[in-house]
Amino acid sequence: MLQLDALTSLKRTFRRGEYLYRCGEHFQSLFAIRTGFFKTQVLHEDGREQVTGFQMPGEIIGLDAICTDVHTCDAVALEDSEICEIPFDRLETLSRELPSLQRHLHKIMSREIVRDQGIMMLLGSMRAEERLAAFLLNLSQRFSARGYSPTSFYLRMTRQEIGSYLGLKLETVSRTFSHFQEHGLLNVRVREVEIMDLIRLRSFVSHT
Amino acid sequence: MLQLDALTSLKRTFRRGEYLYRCGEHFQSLFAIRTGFFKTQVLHEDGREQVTGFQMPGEIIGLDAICTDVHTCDAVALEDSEICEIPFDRLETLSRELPSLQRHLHKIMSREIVRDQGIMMLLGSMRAEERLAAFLLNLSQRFSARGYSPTSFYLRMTRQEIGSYLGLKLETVSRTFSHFQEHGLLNVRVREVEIMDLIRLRSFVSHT
DNA sequence: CATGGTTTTTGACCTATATCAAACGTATTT
DNA sequence: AAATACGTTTGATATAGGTCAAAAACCATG
Repeated sequence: MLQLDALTSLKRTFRRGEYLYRCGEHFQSLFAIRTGFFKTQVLHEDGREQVTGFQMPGEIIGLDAICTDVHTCDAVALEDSEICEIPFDRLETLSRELPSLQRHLHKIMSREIVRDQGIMMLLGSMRAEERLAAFLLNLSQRFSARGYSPTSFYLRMTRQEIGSYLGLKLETVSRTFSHFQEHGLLNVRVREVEIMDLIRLRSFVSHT
Repeated sequence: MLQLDALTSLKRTFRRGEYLYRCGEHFQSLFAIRTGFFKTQVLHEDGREQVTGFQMPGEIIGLDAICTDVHTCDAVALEDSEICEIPFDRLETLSRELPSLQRHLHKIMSREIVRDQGIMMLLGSMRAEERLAAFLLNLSQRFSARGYSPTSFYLRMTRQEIGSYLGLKLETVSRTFSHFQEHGLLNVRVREVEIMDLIRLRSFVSHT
């Protein structure tokens, strides 16, 4: 594990709005987020954007670029952030020597595939309220896993970015927040979210 | 590469409708499709299904299960098919000795992530006509890569399965096929598709 | 701390797709 | 070959979410 540390010794900081990488750039390294918050997005030629994910500390970014050695999306800092660069060829070399590292890498890639499946499910067969509930519960769970409150957090992204991620227009996102608030499920003050009724919010997404 | 052959020596056949694996089953092997056609799907507890992909010969299935050692979706044969089983722990062992195999595995996993990004884009920000056009062009490209006609092929899946994959109802899929036919873009006779105007179909999905 | 720009909320109205329903085709079984 | 089940097409109607617009809240900057 010392060797792994050596691998990830290159650190860099990004100001809010800065690009970690852009679609089309040559791929060399994965990036581990140490602090901060990122989004990844794909841009259509006609200007439409699709946010493909929001990443927080401990998560790995850039896996999509392995297959062609070219980044297939943009990664943008949503707040001032710090990342570790992981040169991919060195990671591959090292993982040939460390089976546990190899296994770990495979699990990370597989987890990304499972995450994407979840988003397909969300975009393909959920209604607006279910999508937003699923989104908030996912954030809640990830904040919680990092030692933060599962019920009270600050949204780093705009309504338009949430909408793009969820396949909804920003107005629909805003209205759905308002509905949830009216029904006592949560309190929202713009970017500040407090979940009042986790149970009921959960029943929204998987209404058995 | 001889060693790889030894790895994939376990072959099995499946009749149409049979399950290669089911959600929740223990994961041990990846599967390479030799002949035939599969779909993968996730089922909600409330009965809604989401088709997450259609797989054809040469493609690898089961990558989602690596992260938890449990399959997270069903894989169902859409026609009589033959697959190669690839025991995953042996694949990992072998890929530690063969850097080119290691690289190949990583590229395959990454390609799956990129594929999923494309579906997110499709589900999140395209209209019905664009979705179906993108779907048909994707099939066209994949048939073509396997030496079959890019313009004339047989659909192995039902309208309902296409709809589930594209986040549309089967009636919408059917109507959109009819529209395309009325506009001279293609001829459809139920499962038999003939693309008459590839160029115009392309301009549908990436209308610059 | 005033200013200009962005983001969010809310309302009124519209449209793409869903829903419901019926007829029709196509496969499978007997 | 008839019977039955399943998949597809098409029409009429409903609705969730999109669009357009304006006001309000927020926030960065000089």
